[in-house]
Amino acid sequence: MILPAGFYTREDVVQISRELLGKYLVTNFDGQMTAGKIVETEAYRGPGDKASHAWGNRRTSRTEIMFGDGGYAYVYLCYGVHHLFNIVTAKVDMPHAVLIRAVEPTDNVALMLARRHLEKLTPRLTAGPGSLTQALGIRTEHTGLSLINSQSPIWVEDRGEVIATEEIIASPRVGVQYAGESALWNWRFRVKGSKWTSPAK
DNA sequence: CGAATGATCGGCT
DNA sequence: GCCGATCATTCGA
Repeated sequence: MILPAGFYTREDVVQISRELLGKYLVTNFDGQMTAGKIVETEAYRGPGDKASHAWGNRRTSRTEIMFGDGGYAYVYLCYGVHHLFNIVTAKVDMPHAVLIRAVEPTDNVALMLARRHLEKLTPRLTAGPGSLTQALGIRTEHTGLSLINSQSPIWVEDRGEVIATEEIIASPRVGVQYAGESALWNWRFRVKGSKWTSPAK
């Protein structure tokens, strides 16, 4: 089933990040469906989190979507090259978000390989936030899309899998050294033993 | 293996 | 002008 609005509008973005593991991120552009199982996420908790784009309630045209209701896509360009996909959570004026860092390719792997210009199946296909967006065809122009609307080309499905608490590894987030003590919070989550996460440090 | 580097856009100082 | 929630490639040990 497609995750309902109520899944996203809850307050605890860290808990939502954990629960997203084992769910399926699905895209459907031009009648071509691709999907992968989410195996790595990071939580970004709005105003008090220096690593978040919404730190200190900073609003720009880029981050405005994070201040809306949960259940929308926030896609932004990183280093001028990579499209990073986030899911906005919580309610209006509470700018929480979950970064999807890695998925395990499951549906229409052939198209995902073609989008990445790869020949053979390798973890490089979808490991890392900039890689999975390319494999799934997600780009910055898709920011602001609803993940709940049945007409939307992007959504998240629950296919009945549950990742047990002891199967989840929590560690510090990546690439946020500048964020002071926020950088120490163990808000990066991944499925233990998965080959499909970005490389462990 | 690991370290260094280029790509190249938006938002801040 | 600088630097970032990154990745692919190159170069050297």
